[in-house]
Formats: sequence, C-alpha cells, structure tokens
Amino acid sequence: MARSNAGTKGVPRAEREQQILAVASLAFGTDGFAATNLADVAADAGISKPLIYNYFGSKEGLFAACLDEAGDLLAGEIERIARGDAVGIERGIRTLDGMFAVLDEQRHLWRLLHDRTAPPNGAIADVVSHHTQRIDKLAHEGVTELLALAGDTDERDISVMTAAWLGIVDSLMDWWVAHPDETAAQMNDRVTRLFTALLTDIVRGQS
Amino acid sequence: MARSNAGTKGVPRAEREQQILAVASLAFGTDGFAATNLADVAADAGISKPLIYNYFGSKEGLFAACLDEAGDLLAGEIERIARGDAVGIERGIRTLDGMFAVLDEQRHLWRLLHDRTAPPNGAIADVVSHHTQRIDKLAHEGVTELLALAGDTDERDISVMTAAWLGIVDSLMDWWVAHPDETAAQMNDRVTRLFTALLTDIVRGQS
DNA sequence: GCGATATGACTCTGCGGTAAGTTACCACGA
DNA sequence: TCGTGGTAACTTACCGCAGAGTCATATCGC
Repeated sequence: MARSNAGTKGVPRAEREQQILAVASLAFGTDGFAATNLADVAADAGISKPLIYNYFGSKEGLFAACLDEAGDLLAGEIERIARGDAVGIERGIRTLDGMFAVLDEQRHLWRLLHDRTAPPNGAIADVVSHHTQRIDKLAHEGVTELLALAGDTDERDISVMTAAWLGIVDSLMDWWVAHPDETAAQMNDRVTRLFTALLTDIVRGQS
Repeated sequence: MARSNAGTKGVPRAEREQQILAVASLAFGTDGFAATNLADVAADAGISKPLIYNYFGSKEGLFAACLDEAGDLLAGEIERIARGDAVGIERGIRTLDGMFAVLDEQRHLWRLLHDRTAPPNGAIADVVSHHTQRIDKLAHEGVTELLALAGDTDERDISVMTAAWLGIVDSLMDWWVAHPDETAAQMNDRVTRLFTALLTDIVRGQS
C-alpha cells in the first residue's frame, strides 16, 4: 500500500534521547512547562510525538528528565565551589562565576528549576525539591557564615537573606539571558566590580 | 418554562466588577494566568461565567483589569516614595517599607506584574509594560544615584544592578507570601537590620 | 414594557495521550 | 551467502477532555 515514513532511521535510543532532551530543555526553559506543547518539541527534534512518549512516558516525564540533567549540573557546580575555602562575599562571587561558566552556552537551563507552571506534585516536584534542597542548603550555609560576620544569628533573618540571595542570582541570570552578547567573563567582572563597589566605597562615602 | 436563576440581583455593574476583580486578582496572583480558569473564578465570585465575559470581554481583558489596578497601586506608592528625599540605601529601605505597607492584606498582587504565563503580546503586554516602565524608571534612577556614590557610572553596570535590586524586592515579596504570619512591621525591621548589618559590620569585620 | 442584570447549556479548539501498524537492522542457521 | 525471524526504531491517524468563548433566554427594578 501507500508509502510510510515509519521505520528506524538507525539512531540508537540513547542518542535520540539526548537530542530530544536538548530541544525540550530549550523549549521548557524558554516558554515554561505549561506553554510548551510536545507536538512542537517533536517537530523541532525532527521526530514524531509518539516517540517522545515511548522514551519518556509523558510530558511530565520528559520535563523531569530535563530537570534532572539541569539540576545536577547546577547543584554539582555549586557544591564544587562550596568545597573551596571562600567565605562571605567572596564565596558569593565565586558561586556566581561558577554559574556563568557552566551555563554559558545554555542559559535557558536556569529557568527549569524555577518554573511556576510545572505541576506542584508528583515526579516533577520530587526532582525539583531534590535539587533545590541541595542548592538551598549551600545558600543557607553561605548566608549563615556571612551574617555571622555581622553578629546576626537570627534564624528568620538568615532565611530572608537566603531568599534575597537566591533572588539576586535569579535576576542576574535573567538579565544575562536577555543580553546574549554579554560573555561569562564580562558578567564575572561586572559582578565583582559591583559587589566591591557597594560594600566598600558606599559605606565609606556615607559614613 | 422551568425555573431559572437568571435575572438581576440588584447588584450594580460597578460593584459587581469590583467583586470579580478581587476574586480574579487572588486567583491570577496565586496560580498564574495560564493555570487560572474562569469557571472557577466565576464560582468563587458567586456568579456565572458569561457575566464575566459581559463585563470584561475575555480572559485577557479580565487579567488586564486586575493588572491595571495592582500596577497602579504599586507604581503609585513607589513614585510617592521617590518624591521624598532619601538617597542610596535609605531610599531602597523606604521603598520596601512602602511595598510592605501597601500590600499587607493582598500580597498576592505582587505576582501579577511578573506572570510569565501571561501572553507576551496584545492588551496585557501593554498594561504590563506601562506599569513596569514606571517602576523600572524609578529603580534605575535610585540605582544610578547609589552607584554614583561609589563612582560607578557604567550604564550596563547600572542595568545589571537595577535587575538585581528588582530581584531582591521580588524574592522578599515571595518570602513574605510564604510566611503569612510575618507582619509588615516585622518585615520592615528585618530588612533594615539586614541592610545595615551587611553594609557596615561586614565591611569592618573583613577589612 | 424596556433596559440592565443575569444564567443554563451549548460549541469549538488545542493538546496530552494512545492504538495499530510500518520499516530497518541484525543475529544466526543452512 | 543467503534467507528469515525477532526486535528496536519509527509514524499516521485517531481519541478524549478541559477550558475559552457564545447564544438564546429569563427575571427584576423602574
């Protein structure tokens, strides 16, 4: 009977999965979970929708896989930095530098972990909470050290400050995504300059 | 024929619109534009879906109306503070205090202006950009003043720092939403304490 | 009676998910 | 070297449903 495009193209599953993950991560990271539709992802990846379902089970399964890859990349880098000997502001700057380096060619990955349109329960929530816990733990640890230098050990103060720090990181990444011509090295310089400017010159100027 | 619940209940349009806006703002602010469905909003407001369409035209129209109300509240308050004589960090703290005061009983309104699931074109985008421009302009102005104290006048530095500042505000509001028992006055104290701690004690401690 | 206020019961579209079948590759026996 | 059967890689064509948006109609105040 009539022709069909079915049949293997000789691409092994593992390789195909990586292709799909790359396309899907870009789509999810750019448009968010809810606004991404799998037919488009399949088309962009050059395959058909059922193949995605064969390999990842569901839209949530695909997102969870993207998330796991991105989360591990980010949390791994932050953990690596935390093992160093930097303290206080210095540790913050080094962490940012690490993020810039790791995300340089795939800045959209940052958004995956903060997608408010992803379902708040189920497999996705587990993956998200696994990685955010790794990250939050280290952020909390860094902020605790920092505030200790100022004699503040109030647990809620630490909690608020940790949130603010994560907010700073988030907004810097957003800015970076919106300015594709800015290199990681330039961001690096900029952040260092801003931090030292704020923490030394302004205090001296105001006192 | 058979009974019907149709017919006026004596509620004038202006009043009904306010009821609907209140319910819708809560839903949009909590769940986001995409995840909110109008049938639920109508049910929560104690009316039927077609009435919403009569008064607001579409889901986007309703969201735009919520947005306009919230945006004006926020931008208006920030403009009021900006007219004062505070400069640098002090201006930042006063702005935050203003936000806490204005949003105390309706913290969810904050999220409306930052809803990534809202359509990026059309009427909504116009309202968003109108209000965010008012806010961004003042944030930019405040940051420019602040960095000038440190001798930094690089335009991109200012842009990044403005983004970071807005990120801080955003994350503080999120934290506040997540901790409903925290009063505006407590947030106020906490923020003041943290800013002064960071900017004085830490510098002295490190130098 | 007439206009404003209201609703039950629809239609229609987009998208997550699936059933059933098609083609290519490959190991292995004669 | 050539079948040949099994399996992995793929697709077309469909289902079902949630939710945006609409139509015709009903009731109340004045």
